[in-house]
Amino acid sequence: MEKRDYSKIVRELKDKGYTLSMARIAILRYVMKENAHYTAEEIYKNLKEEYPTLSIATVYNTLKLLSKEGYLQQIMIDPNKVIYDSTLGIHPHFYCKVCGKIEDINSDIKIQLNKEINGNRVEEAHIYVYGVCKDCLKKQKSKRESLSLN
Amino acid sequence: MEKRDYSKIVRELKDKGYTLSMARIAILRYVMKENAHYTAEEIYKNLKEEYPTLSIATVYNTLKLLSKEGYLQQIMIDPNKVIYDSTLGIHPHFYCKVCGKIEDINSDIKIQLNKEINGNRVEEAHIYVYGVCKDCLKKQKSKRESLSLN
DNA sequence: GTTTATGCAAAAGTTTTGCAAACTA
DNA sequence: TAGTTTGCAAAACTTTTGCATAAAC
Repeated sequence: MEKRDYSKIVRELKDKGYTLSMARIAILRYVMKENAHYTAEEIYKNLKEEYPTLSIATVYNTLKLLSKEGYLQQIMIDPNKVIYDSTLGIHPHFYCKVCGKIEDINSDIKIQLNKEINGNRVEEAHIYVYGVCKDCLKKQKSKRESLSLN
Repeated sequence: MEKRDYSKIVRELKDKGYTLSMARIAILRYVMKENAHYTAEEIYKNLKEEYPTLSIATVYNTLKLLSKEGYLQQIMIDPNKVIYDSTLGIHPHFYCKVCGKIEDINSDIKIQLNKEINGNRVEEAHIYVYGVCKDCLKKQKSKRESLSLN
């Protein structure tokens, strides 16, 4: 699991004319971790410990900026909550209905995406797969077994 | 464009022990139209005219019930808004970034869905395609043309 | 020194909840 | 009549906004 090169992103954002404030860099570093899937609230809570002056508005502003500039994708797998993912490109996401965990999927689902569908111009696509994750299946199984023993 | 057979659903819900109230039937009828993609708010506003005593809480309760029982699917293509779709089965949805319109897609995207991915049990999947719809493309085109004439 | 971003607090918007009253079977 | 569901109003949550202050370049 390699570390993401956010210094390149910092350079690019600078070139685009953005001010690289403390808050933005902190959020960028936090969010660029491999396989990270965070809500704005999670990012805020975690960074608030280290940067007590941080405000939730800044978190939302920065996440919007990073999404707009193509460094994050917004995952709308969970109603009423946007989750941010720094792994780019069309890749399916798995959502556990039991524990809410999100996982990137890299295989088994193949998608052919045309630039045009029914006369509409296609720009991006998201695939969301719902079910029960490995860990929750294990828990359910051991629960069933202990019940059948009694 | 055929009309949906909601009387069958009414029968099934009765068999499952649900009370078939006026409100539930009205919402069911409203939502079962072909190619309908409604938010709770839209359903509420439209039915409120005919049934002034209807409350938004009942709309949410009923939509949740119908989703749980498998008669509706929740489309989370738009952040902060759940859209309900009575067309079942895995079918991709197209979302126009310009006008917000949602369209069912029945072709061009093929999906192979396994019952198991990375050890996780798969139960359902959603495919969301984002872009600019036919109508908005047309508007943009005519706008560009009229500008280049001046 | 000028411009841009931040933080705060309030607002906006969607969805949920608790409970008495109304309705369904 | 017993058991559910409804409607209301308030609460809970997420996200956005406006504006004075602070930070970045």
